[in-house]
This record gives sequence, structure tokens and C-alpha cells, in this order.
Amino acid sequence: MGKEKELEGWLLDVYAAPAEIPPVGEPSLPGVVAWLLGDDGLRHRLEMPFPVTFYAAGPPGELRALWRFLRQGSTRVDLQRQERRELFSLQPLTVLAVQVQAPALLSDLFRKVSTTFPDLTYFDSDISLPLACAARWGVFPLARCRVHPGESLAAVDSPWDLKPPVPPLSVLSIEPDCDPEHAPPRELRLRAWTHRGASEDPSTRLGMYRLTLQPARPLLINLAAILKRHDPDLLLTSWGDNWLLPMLIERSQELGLPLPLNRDPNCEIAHRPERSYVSYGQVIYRDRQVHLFGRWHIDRHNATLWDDYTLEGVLESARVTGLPVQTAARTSPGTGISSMQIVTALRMQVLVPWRKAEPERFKQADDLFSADQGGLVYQPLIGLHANVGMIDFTSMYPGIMVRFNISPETAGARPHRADELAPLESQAAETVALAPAYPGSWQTMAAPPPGEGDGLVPRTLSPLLHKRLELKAYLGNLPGWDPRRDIYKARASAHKWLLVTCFGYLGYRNARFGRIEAHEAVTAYGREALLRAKEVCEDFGFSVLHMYVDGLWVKPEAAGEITRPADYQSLLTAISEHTHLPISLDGIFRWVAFLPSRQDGRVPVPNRYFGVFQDGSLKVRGIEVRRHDTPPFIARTQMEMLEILAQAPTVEALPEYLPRAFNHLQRRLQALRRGAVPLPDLLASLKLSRELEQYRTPSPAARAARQLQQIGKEVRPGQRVRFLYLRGEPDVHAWDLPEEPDVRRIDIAMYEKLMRRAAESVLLPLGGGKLLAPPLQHSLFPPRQRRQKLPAVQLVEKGS
DNA sequence: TACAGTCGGGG
DNA sequence: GTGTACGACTGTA
Repeated sequence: MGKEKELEGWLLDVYAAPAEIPPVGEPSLPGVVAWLLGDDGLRHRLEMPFPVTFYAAGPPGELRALWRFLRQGSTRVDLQRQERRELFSLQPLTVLAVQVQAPALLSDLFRKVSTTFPDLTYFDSDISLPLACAARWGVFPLARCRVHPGESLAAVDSPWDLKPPVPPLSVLSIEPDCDPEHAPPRELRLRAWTHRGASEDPSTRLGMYRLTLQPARPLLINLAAILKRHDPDLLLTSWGDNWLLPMLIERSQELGLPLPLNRDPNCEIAHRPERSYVSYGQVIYRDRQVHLFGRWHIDRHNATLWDDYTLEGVLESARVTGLPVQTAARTSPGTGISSMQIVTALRMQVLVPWRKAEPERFKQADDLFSADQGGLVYQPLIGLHANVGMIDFTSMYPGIMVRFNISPETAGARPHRADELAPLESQAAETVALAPAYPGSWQTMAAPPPGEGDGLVPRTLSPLLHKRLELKAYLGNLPGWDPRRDIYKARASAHKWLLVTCFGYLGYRNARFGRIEAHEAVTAYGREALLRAKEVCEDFGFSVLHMYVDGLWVKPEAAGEITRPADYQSLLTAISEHTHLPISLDGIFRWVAFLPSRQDGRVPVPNRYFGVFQDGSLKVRGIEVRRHDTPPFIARTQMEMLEILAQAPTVEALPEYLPRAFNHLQRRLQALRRGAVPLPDLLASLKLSRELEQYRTPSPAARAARQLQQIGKEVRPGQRVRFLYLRGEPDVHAWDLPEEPDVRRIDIAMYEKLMRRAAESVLLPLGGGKLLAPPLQHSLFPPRQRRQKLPAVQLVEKGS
């Protein structure tokens, strides 16, 4: 390679350069391909050497056999005996280091080695190339990079910078005119723009196009021209993974018309199959994926948390986790955390154990026992309460891990129990000099920078925790109208999710860096901290209405004295001093209602509540509007009722607002009976938990899925199925069937029942029960004949 | 009454 | 690309 000029720009992607098996002794081997969005405005494909190494440990004889095996193999390797550190042991380990020049050859070679020598222990053998680059070069997606082409790559910024320079990404979005699951689309709508860190900004719009899907030839020719013209860094699609790109690729092959979806002509487009897996008792469905090279493809509908944090959140996750943008967009935050731990381990020069794809393993009885020790939950005091402060620990579990240095290798062999107070105090005293905590004072979380004795997990989480707090603090200082708010909110949200999921990994028995003792230590500290907070609250003259893992709902006993956030400062300071964890006031509820169990009105259920903060904003948990299976019509009406109630300036004024909310409910019910509610608003959307054949008593969702199956549309476990409730047979209508549903058969009574339930959740706890008087219960399922004659308004008016 | 199926929650 | 919680609730047999 010749002497090329030094380049600067943003790193878009890295991946292994494709490699054929070269003859032994080949002088120059493919390494890694890096794509740079240069400051010159050009996109540079750079190839750089990147030798990769895996390690094997075991009995000397076995290692010697591996040595001979590799020497005779067709792949050129460099072999070395080395001493290296393992995470869980202080003694260095003697390993055989196996270095391969071309990273693309590693996985095949390793597969051969591990099947031939299954008894050896392997390390660093399944680390994805981008993570290896992140560890070695300090690079990450969108890092500002300085490059000496052909030699090296180095980041000049860090993922922890609060305000990184924003690259002018060129984006092409493609979406069909309708959901292809529901009906066959007729045309594609395309827009090209330059992404400058905000959601689509019309001022950066570069072009808009419409292409009809049939006939295919002009479609492909035009699309190819548009791709060439805009040369997007990001192809942002709707249903690109499961419909658009597979369809385009197929047409392009059928017609022999090339379609330059990839920017890198040396690579084949990568397809990943769909899959279903179980996580935390929930079945998760991941649709198939289409990954591009030299350019990103993101399918909005197959991107994790897209609705929550959009492109900004995806880019932020990629920056901090080191995962390629296309991967970060589609994986759970848990994968992100796991990746960060791997990079931390590599940087600590610690061997990363090979994670075998193990067959399913049954939980042992003792695991079940210990796993039950989770967060502390208190039953709330049922009913309506005025002037309630909600306080919660800031990122409690990650905060505990960082503050008390809890990590699989540092969490002691002895079990932690709730009654062991000593570790909490002594460790805290040794670890940090505590600053007083005030609401929103993020500095108190500032634990010391990672030091010699700090474990892998705290080292990984500490910068994440700090950046989230910095982001929140920065957001707090931006005025409400500032357009940058959306960007920083999305980034903060990405951090929130990464932090939330990191805890689960500590207890996961198959995790590379998991350990049940560490998991238990965290929950034990958490429970202890919450109990201490409760004591402090009571000492300060608050009664505790409810506690939930990391939050407390408290009511000052001295009425009228404690009503402003500032009145909570001394309480928060005291809790922080007693727990060594930062805590803040989420807000003060004008009023909040804790709901009882629906089965037994005397039994409280945790985390089913709604209330209005002093600024008029609502906080709602656990009720219908929060559930994904609630049809939009029901959810929206319930939310509108809540919004009406939230207008009550005081709890005393609430009774005046109940009839208004009730009237709104009636209007919506009338609309329902008139047939004035659009059908999509009546769609229930439920997740299938298993294969259709495995249902013994098919649920409505399973019956709807059966309809889809009969026309050849398979619904996989973890996928949602959308359907309408109908009267008669069949009693459901799957939305994605080709034929229209019979609107006369919409099961109005069913929707009334759902609506009534949702209305009860809102009205009953506020004393609105008399509005929903019992005679109605009979009218909910009247004989069909009678129902026609019933007046449009079935609910009883106020006062009757 | 039993049990099968489904969901939320974190922030 | 990880994870078979836990408990509430509903509908059906």
C-alpha cells in the first residue's frame, strides 16, 4: 500500500474483510474494512491489518497436540505460549495463543479446533470484530477518527463526551404505502435528507420520490438511480427486514438487474433468520434481518425501542456499547451491556471465556430459591391520597454495583443477607467520601474513577451512570422549547435502558460474567437501602404509603406544612447519608390513587396506581392504558378521562371533575355504538406465547392466528397478532386477513365490557362508583334482541 | 374451582 | 446474541 494522506472523519462501520482460504505463506492477508465519513465529505473504504488471537488452556499434553494440529493445518497461524489473567483467579494461566492474520478466517478455524479438542478451555474465541476493534483502537461507531490508511485507526474522541460533533449522515428512507402484513402495497415512498442530530429536518431535505411496485423493472432501475444519486449512509425502511429488501433482492435476481444496496461491492448482503426465544418468562420474537455493508440498513419496525428513542437513541447505544449501528438497532440493551463488559475485559487484559451455545438447562432447586430474593415490595394503602411525595433512588441497582464495587469477581464467596449491615457501611466509608444529596444533584453519584481494585462490572457501568446523570443535568438546563431537548432525551433514554437491563446479567447463570452471589448482594443492598429510607421517612414525620423496589410514596403527617419540593431536601439528604446512595424527589402528587385487586377489593396490588403531579402531569402505572393488549379506543378513552381529572386543581375539586370524565366516557361509548370508531382503534394486539399447535385451549389471539395460518401467514411465538372481537362465529377477525371484517358483527358488548373495566379503574378509586351503578352489569351482556332496544346511553347518570 | 394463557416493570 | 421471574388477572372447562 502506498503512502496515502492522513484522513479525519467519523467511523461508520468496521467488519472483517472477506477472505478466501489463502495458501500457506500468503504475504498479505485481508484484515478489517473500516468506512469513514471523511471531513472531505467523501466516504472512504479503508482496509487495515487486524490480526486476531484466541487462547486455549488445558493439560500440557493436550495443548501440545493442538499445537501440532494447527501447524499442519491449512490456515496460517502464529503460536505462542503465554501467561494470561482470568477474571476469577489471581493466578496467571498458561495458555496457547493462536493468532490469525485474517479475522474472517477465525470462526472457521476455531470451529475446527473446538470440535477436535473439545476438552480444552477457550478464551477470546467468539468476540465480534467491532468489539475487538473497540478494545484495541478505542474506536466505536461515529467515533471521530484519525486514520493512516493501510496502517491504523485511532479515535480522537470518547463515547463519554456529552456533546460529540455530529456527522452529516445522508439518509434515504423507503416505506410502502401500507403495512405489507395487512395488504399488498402499491407504491414506495422515498425521502432523502441529511441527518444532523435531530429528527427529520425539512430544511435538509434532498429529494422525494414515489415508485410504483409494479412493474418491477422500472422500479429497480429507478431505485438503483436514486441509490447512486444519494449514496445514503443509512437506508431507513419500514418493513425492510421482513418484506422490502428480501423482495427487492429477489426481483433484482429474477430480472438480472443489479441493485446497489451495499456500498461495499466486495461483500454479499447478510441475511439473518427470524427466531423466537424466551427472556424473563416472556417469549420474544425477532424478525429476520437484512444487514448491508458500507451502509446501514435499519428497519423501524424491527428496531429495538425505536418508538422510544428513535435514530438518536440507536446511534447513542452504538457509540457507548461499541456494537455496529445495524446490530445496536436490533438487539436488546442487554446485549449492549454484555458487549461493554467484553470490551472492558479486553482492555483489562482479562481473558474472555468462550460462551458455548449450550442446550437448554434446567434450573436447580437452589437457584429457584435464591432467585426469589428480589426487590422489596410493600403493599400500598388502597385509595385516594393527597399531597404525596414520590421519591426514588437514582438508577438504584447500577448505582449499588458501582458504589459498592459489586462484580462477579469481587462479590465475596460469602452470601449477603439483608441483616448484614456491615458491608454496606464499611464499604461505603472506604469507597467514597459522601457528599450530601439534593434533588437533582447528580454530582453525588460521582463515584471515584475506576481504580486498581474495581471490578469489571463497576468499571463498565461507572461511565454509563455518569453520562446518564450528565445528560439529565444538561437536559434540566435546556429550556422547554429548545430543539436539542429531543436529541438529549433520546440519548438519555438509551442510557436508561442500558442501565436498567445491566442488573439481570449479573444473576444470569450462563452469562460470561455473571455470578449469583453478586446478584444477591445487589438486591440485598437494595432492600436494605429501601428499609433504611423508610425509617428515615418515618423519623422525619412522613408516613410511607407504598414502596416498590427503589421508590417510596410518602405523605407528610403535618398537613399543610410540607408541600414544596424544597421541603423534602433535608429528608433526601438524610436518606442519602443513611444509604450512601443518591435519591431524588420524582415529584409531589396533588393526589394519587392506589388501586385494589379486582378480584378482592380489600387486597392491595403493588404498582397499580395513577396520580397527578403538582405541575399537572399524570403518572399512570399498571392500568389498562399501560397494557399493550388494550385496544387503542379503550386506552385512549381511559387516558382522556384521566386527563380530564388531572385538570382538577386540588383533590377537593376532584368530585366536580368526575361527572365530566364520565360524560366523556358516555360520548365515546355512543361513538362506539354508532359505529363511529375507526376499526383500527378496536384492534386488540396480543402476543402468541407458543406455536399454534401447542395451544390446548386456543385463546382469542390463537384463534385469530389460526385464521392467518390458514391463508399461509405463519405467526411465530412472540409475535403479536392483531384482531377484532366479533359476535357469532368466528368470534375474532384477524386484522391481517385479506378480506374486510363484517362491521355489523363487531362485538360491541365486548368492547363495552372492556371500556367499562377501564372506566372502573379510573372512577372507582376516586369515589365515582355511583356513576357506574350496578344495573349496568346486566346490560353489558343483554340478549341480542333486547340490546337493540336499549337507549344509546347505558351508563347511569350522576345522581340517579 | 382449577388451570391455562397473558401481561407488566424498571425509567 | 444470551435470560424458562413472579404474581395478577381473565377466560374456559
